[in-house]
Amino acid sequence: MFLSLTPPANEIELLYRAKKLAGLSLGELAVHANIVTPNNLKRDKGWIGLLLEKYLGASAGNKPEQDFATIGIELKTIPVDNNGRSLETTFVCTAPLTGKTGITWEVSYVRYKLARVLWIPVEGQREIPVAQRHIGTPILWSPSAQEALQLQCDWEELMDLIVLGNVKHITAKYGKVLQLRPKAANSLVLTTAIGKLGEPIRTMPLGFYLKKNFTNQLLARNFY
DNA sequence: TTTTGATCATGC
DNA sequence: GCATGATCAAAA
Repeated sequence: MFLSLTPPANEIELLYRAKKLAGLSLGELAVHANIVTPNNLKRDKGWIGLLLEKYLGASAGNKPEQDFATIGIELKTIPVDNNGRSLETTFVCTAPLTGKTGITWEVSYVRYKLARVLWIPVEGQREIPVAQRHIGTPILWSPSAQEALQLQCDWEELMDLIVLGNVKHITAKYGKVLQLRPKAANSLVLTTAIGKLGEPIRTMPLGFYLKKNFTNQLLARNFY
């Protein structure tokens, strides 16, 4: 039932597949895909994303590419409340902490990932059992001129911190719509970054996340 | 209640 | 270790 084993040929087909899933519950999808629905997402944080990938025919895997690379589209599921507002920030990609002196927004991975995104809202309130959470109407989105400018502005500020050796001072408070936060198995994980004197240092891996005010805007803008 | 920092699973 | 998929939960 609606399972797609091959990648969509174009974005029309992808959107068509996604629209067919709107209104269905995660439990129904899991049953038909022969997958067990977890009681909560504590130990299955990416479960919804992987389930939807399976239904839409994503290229899948852990390759550093868009989910639908051939048609240039990234898939993002986003947990929302009953007013359609996002409950969580959205992970974009890990942040490069070395070797990026001189990199520009135009060729950045954040821009590439967010160039075209299929957003699929899913009920995310913890009071609702995972199996009973419903899938919402998909939104095929590209940043507006204003959104692109907001992203670029934050990205440049954050990359400056990294490139100029201030990675140790980074907190989630930097950035208006984009932020840097830890992205690792736990707080003991270390990776290499650039120190104040340009020397290699060990620090926590970071990822770029879209703040809720940003995703809320795009969800609201496309609600009608 | 909201935000920031921490964490979980999986594949190679 | 780093990429994929994110949400949890302590702190503010």
